[in-house]
Amino acid sequence: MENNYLSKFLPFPTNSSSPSSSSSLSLSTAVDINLHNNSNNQAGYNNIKSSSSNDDNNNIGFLGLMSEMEIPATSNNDHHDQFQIQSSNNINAHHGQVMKLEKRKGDQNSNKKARKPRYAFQTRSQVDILDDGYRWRKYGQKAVKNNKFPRSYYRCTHQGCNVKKQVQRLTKDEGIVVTTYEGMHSHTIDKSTDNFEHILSQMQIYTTSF
DNA sequence: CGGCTTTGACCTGCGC
DNA sequence: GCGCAGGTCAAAGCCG
Repeated sequence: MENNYLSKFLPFPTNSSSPSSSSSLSLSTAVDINLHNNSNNQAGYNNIKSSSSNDDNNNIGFLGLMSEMEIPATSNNDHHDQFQIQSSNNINAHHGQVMKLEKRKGDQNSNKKARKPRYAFQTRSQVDILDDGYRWRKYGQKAVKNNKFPRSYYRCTHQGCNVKKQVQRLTKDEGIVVTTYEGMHSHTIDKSTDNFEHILSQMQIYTTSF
C-alpha cells in the first residue's frame, strides 16, 4: 500500500525485505512527508515541516520530497532542464547539465539528451549520508555558491546502475540535508536497510490534490 | 590490494 | 567572448 505509493516516487524499489542489521541512522518519532508531484508547486515546499517537534540530533525528520517527473521522451524542450529546489535558502540544485555517460570528448551527436528525473529529499539529520541500503561511491564535491557547505556527488556502485545522488546541507539550517536522487536503481538493495525501512514505515504520507 | 575518498583540473551551459 | 557555476574525471592517497 504505502510502499506501492512510495515506490512511485522513490528512486528505488521498496519491496520490503532485508531484515536486521545496523545502519547509522535512527528515528524515534514519526515524521511527515509531503509528496509533490512535479509541477510548480514549490510554494508548498516551504511549508513542509517535521512533526517531530524536537531537534534531537539523532532524529531524522523527513521534511519533504520534490520530484521532477518523467520527461516526455520525445519532447524537445529544454526548459525541463531547469530543476530547482526552492526553499527559504534558495538551494539551487539546478542544472540541465547533460549527463556525461560517456567520455566528455566531443559529444559526437549534438542531440539533446533527456535528463533523468530527479527527486529531492529534505531531511533533518545530523549525518549527511542517509543509509538507504545502496552502496555509493563519492565521485566529487563542489563548493556551492551562497552555501558554506559543499555539495557531494555520489554514484551507485552496483554494476550497470547509473543512479546518482547529491547531498547538500543548508546554510541557514544546518540540520537540514537535501538529498537529490537521479535515476532509478535497476537492482535490489545491496545491504540491509533496517533503519531505513523503519523510517519509511513511520512516515506519514500526505498527498495533496493538484 | 581493492575499494573508497579527496581534490584539483577540466568540461559545459548560461547569463551578461 | 568572457566569466561563473555546476557537474564530472581521474590521479593520488587513505584505510581495512
